[in-house]
Amino acid sequence: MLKHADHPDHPDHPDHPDTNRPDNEGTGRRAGLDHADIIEGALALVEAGGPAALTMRKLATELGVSTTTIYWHAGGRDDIVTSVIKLMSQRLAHTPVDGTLAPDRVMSAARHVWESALAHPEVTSLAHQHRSTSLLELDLEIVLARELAAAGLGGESARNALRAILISVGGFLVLALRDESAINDEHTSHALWAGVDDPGIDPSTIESLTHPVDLHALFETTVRAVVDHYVPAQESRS
Amino acid sequence: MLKHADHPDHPDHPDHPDTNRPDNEGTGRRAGLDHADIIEGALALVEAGGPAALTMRKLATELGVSTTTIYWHAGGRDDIVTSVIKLMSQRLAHTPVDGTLAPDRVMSAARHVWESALAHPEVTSLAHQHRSTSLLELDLEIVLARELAAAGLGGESARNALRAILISVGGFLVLALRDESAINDEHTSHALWAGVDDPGIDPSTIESLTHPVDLHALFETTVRAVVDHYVPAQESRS
DNA sequence: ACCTGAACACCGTTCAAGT
DNA sequence: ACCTGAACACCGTTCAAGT
Repeated sequence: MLKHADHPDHPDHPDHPDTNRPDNEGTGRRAGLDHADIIEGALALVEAGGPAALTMRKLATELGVSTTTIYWHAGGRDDIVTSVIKLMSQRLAHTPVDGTLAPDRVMSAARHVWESALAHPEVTSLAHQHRSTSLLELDLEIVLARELAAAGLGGESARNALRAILISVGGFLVLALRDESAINDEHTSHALWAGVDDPGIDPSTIESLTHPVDLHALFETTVRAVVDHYVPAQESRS
Repeated sequence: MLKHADHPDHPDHPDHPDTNRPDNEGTGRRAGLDHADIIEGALALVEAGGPAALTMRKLATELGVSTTTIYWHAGGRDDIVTSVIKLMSQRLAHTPVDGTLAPDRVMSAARHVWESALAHPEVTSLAHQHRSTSLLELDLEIVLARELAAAGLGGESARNALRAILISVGGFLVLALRDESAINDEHTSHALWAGVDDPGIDPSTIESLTHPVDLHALFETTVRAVVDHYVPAQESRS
């Protein structure tokens, strides 16, 4: 599938992106383009204009290079997207978890996933479209798993707790990112409820549903409910 | 493929699609194409090949018509997508809610959202891409709201419960639909965990995380936890 | 080893023109 | 009122060819 021959470097995950530029004056190189440069440029495009702005041609002109050069260095759009996500993944700050009780610490880890995604909405959308959110979040997932382990969960019960929590966070992210790009949306849920008239629902409730929710507050109580359901309340080590 | 006729304007929202057929033999018409025919054809394309298969040109050749005819009758791709979602929305069966206790009935309504989405994964994906899931689900949302009202919730507390439940269901749907089209995905969460080695997590837990979850079982317990957190446990009126 | 231009097979959308 | 072909401005990707 990937057929840009034998390229010596071209690493799968650039562990620390090379920012130093080895000077290649006098060699056959013309543009002196690096894999890392391309991914950085791609990331810039995404952060500036969303996933749709990441175009082979835009990226090429941005870098002052022809489209096909991109293919040689970094593969097709799919490969580039994967690399962008990996790059962002390692840039996600590993803020330490806080709290002393196990559920507090697990909640804190879950909040890290939520907040780091909100800090980079465009890349998160890109990852979501590319079906590789967990590639973006893996390090945060590991932090969460550690807290679950410290809380005394293991094996299947740890797995179920982890997945349930991440799925809940994911649900909130979908909505948060949808509202982010809400210039056009006239069929959001609260907009649609404005046209509802149902005898089984009292008017004050319908009125309430007409307004958007405070997502952050709802996140706290809902994800907390999920955490409390899966994580026993005794104290945690560490 | 039914040939309908005389659709004077192309309405923005066909509230109930005209199925009656005024005959127009002898007019200048060639194809006798109807708005409803187009939307039906679009729906067929989506269900057969997913959201990406819904293409103006494919739809046109499918209907034996030129691309521009589609525009005349039904507008651009965006309008067609909206119409497809509205069509599917009214086709979603209103299975009656069961259970006698309030949380059971609310849970049953939530399950309807989940199951009717799973029954039409491609259209659900389309709605999700188009950021109009709630357009697809509105009737099911109303059913859920009725049960919350019957459970004694109103105003903001009803709204919070409704949103929290729908967000949780949405999180599960994202994952379920992602796994649906999992021919390529080598960076799903459980695939990525195969490469993790962390001293803070015991090996049996990591091993567990290597395998996919039983989403249906996890749905039941997790959404139930959310429902129980928001819905008081006293009995509900019918 | 690195980079290019041209070309292919697609998109959505518009518009002058036909009947 | 209805339908068409041609054209525009985009896509991702491939490939022979240059240095």
